[in-house]
Amino acid sequence: MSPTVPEKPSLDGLEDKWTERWERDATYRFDRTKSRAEIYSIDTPPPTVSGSLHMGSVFGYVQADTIARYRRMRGQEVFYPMGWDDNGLATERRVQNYFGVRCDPSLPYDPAFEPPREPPKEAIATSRPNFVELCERLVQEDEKAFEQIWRHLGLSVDWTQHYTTIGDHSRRVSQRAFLRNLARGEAYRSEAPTLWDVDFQTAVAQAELEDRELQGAYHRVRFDDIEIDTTRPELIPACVALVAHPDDARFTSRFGTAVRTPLFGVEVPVLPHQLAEPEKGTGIAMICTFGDVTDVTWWRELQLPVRSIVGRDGRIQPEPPPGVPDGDAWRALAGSTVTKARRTIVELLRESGAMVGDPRPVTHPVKFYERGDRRYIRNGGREPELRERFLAAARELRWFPPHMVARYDNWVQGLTGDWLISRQRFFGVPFPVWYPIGGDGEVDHERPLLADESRLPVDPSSDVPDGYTADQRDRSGGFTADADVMDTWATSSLTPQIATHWEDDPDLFSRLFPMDLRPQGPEIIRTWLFSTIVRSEFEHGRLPWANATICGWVLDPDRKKMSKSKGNVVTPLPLLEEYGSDAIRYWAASGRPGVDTATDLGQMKVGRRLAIKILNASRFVLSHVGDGGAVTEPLDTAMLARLARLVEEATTAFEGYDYARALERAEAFFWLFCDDYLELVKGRAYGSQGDDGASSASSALALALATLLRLFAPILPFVTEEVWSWWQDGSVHRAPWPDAAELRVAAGDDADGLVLDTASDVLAAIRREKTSAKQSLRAPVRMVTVRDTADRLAALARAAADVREAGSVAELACHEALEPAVEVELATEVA
RNA sequence: GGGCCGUUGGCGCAGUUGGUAGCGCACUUGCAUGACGCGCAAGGGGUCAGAGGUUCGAGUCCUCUACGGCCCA
Repeated sequence: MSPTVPEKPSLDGLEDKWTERWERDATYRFDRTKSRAEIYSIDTPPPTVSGSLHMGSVFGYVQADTIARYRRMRGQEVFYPMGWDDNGLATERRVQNYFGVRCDPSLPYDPAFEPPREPPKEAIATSRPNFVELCERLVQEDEKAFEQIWRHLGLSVDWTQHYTTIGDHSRRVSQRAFLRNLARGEAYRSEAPTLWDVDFQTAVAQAELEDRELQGAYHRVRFDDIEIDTTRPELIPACVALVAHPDDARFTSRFGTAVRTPLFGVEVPVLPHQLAEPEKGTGIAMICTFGDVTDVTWWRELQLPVRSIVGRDGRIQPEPPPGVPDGDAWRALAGSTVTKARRTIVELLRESGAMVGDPRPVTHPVKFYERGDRRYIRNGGREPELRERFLAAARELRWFPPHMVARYDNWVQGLTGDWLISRQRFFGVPFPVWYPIGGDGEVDHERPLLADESRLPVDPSSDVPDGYTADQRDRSGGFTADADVMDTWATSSLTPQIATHWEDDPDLFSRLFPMDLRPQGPEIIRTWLFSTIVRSEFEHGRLPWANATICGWVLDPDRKKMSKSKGNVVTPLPLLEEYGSDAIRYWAASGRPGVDTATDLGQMKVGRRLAIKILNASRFVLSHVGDGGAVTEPLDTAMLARLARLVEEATTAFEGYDYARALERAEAFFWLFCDDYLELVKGRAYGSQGDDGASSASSALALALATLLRLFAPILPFVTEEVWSWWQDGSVHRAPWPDAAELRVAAGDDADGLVLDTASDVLAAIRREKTSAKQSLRAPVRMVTVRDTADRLAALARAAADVREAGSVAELACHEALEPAVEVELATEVA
């Protein structure tokens, strides 16, 4: 077909034009009739839709998209769904702030409830069903906005395959997988100290912990004659022992004796344990139930009593724990927040003389523990054999880059307990479980009533267990619902099963699972990647995917980690507006796999420039489309030989998930192609050397452009599609990936890349001379004398006419020599 | 304290089996050429974090140290 090239090509508007067109043509639609061998399936991270996108998301998703696009061009049928992770705490937090409400589960459902237009100062209490409705409403708005951005970015997702982690389908998969874990003994109930989030009133898992360094202070406090340093003096009434290292000579004589706590006078033993750090503080620490993870270890291993003082609301309980007198000191603390209690107790300690000196500031991690009846999924944290199985599984996975497996190993080896999946929250997947209530009104937790798989998903707070009626809820002889919901990861860990419609569509599942690729960020190796392997190993006895790519962090322009508290978060929308999607993608794809990358506006500018250059170079090439004759001129075949090598390099790079190398190589070639080859061939393409020369040039140019556009297509989908549409049918994104062998055939057997290299070298020398003489590049040259080896001179001779024309050279003389040199004599003397 | 990664011109980065240091941005100086001034050409600028080792030869391999990042304790 004859090309239709715009007079003044532009990047503006390409995003809207092509996203609309791709949607209309179903360019990225997955064809489920293909066989497993023909399919490439991707388990994309479902982004958390609470809040706004940041550059980190753009970065990782673009990198994964380049792989999807490459695979599609290789002829594979790409399954590339998108999910939204709307389930969980993040959404609740956002709903509370956005609407100004808080959930009170004791309230009845109000069908007419509407939140005020402006969030009020004092949060409005709403029933759980109302609260969940607000969550769903907000999440739907967020998801629409997110999808718009992803489309604008050019992610080649099949949007008909999208899912949400709170939707019916995900809830069914999640509840079914849980029931199977339960049946096989992989999930269980247990009562033990758990991490507790005071702000959100829920238990949390080890994987959710962040060691956020908080400002605190060491307070030196006297227990009889022993001084200890503590950052949490308010926990003194919760103290159950003092502990020092067994080898610490300062305290060996005190082991087995007892001291009394200040203010409360409770007798506590002095005990040895190897986890006590002699260098920390005074070398001897107080053990409280529970201040941190070490307290839990000490409490368990030294078999200490529980003396907890902080309630689930984060306040000191009204009544003192066993063994602590209900005296003035206690009454001064009871009911106050932990922070206020700390101030109070410091005052009291000062008055009593038990406080030594002033508090010394220190930063330290803060955690809080609570005791409760919870559900767990085994993860190897307590069973060495199971742990070994999960470690071995990860070794079977192909990691890109490979060293990322170390982060997984570190985490799994450091697990201290099983995975806690109970959450005392509202917007989540409920456990499909009820408990019978005996005639005595006691709930029987030992004989849970489980939902049948055929009924899933169920909500035990409104659905009724088999064999019961609704009016038996919460009655003697009746039943009661399990009030907890699952950890959001308990559902997110099943994205391979959710996306591939495990059990709901066995035919589809068999074509997609195990999946080919899991692309994700490094920060969720311990949560998402690990828990997904756990669930898949339990359910299917195999890995959920064959490959995992881990992208790097995005840093701010000063190479600092972006965080909301620092206020240095860069949002993508203004950048997408300013530079265009291809430019942003270029930046993301220049970040090498797994390498942390700065938000570099310069790199985006470069990307935009590359896209513009593609438009303009294409315009030139397409103005010379000829009769499709054979490529015969040595310069043209040389270029095609070099191009064939480029295709091989780019293909090898993409096969190894190295989109960045593929881009770098294609880009380097492209600039050479524009600066040297296009200049060398220009005159001949215009017909200066006759029809045959022009025909060879136009065929080579067309072949090169068709190849280069396809090499750039995975990275720069918009500009390549635009140019493709000027002269080709169909989408470049469904075009076959370039074939090096075909290019070699077109180049012919005697193609010699050296012809292009030597011609470029001489042209560069000519340009250098003209520039240093401050003359136009068009200035005529009287004579160029080239000294070089015989084979290089022979190569140059084959492109002599092109070199002379490109450099406006009257005479080109060649002499064999050991020392290569190029002498340029301008026609006009230097002024 | 442990693990992983990084340290190459002012800035951002390449450098695949060891063989005379590259790219882009920025900077300087030029250039209206029939794809492109959102362009083109050229130029200056680095003892490759430091020390030691292996080697004919190390940015590249080994050891240690320093600094930075991430994760864990």
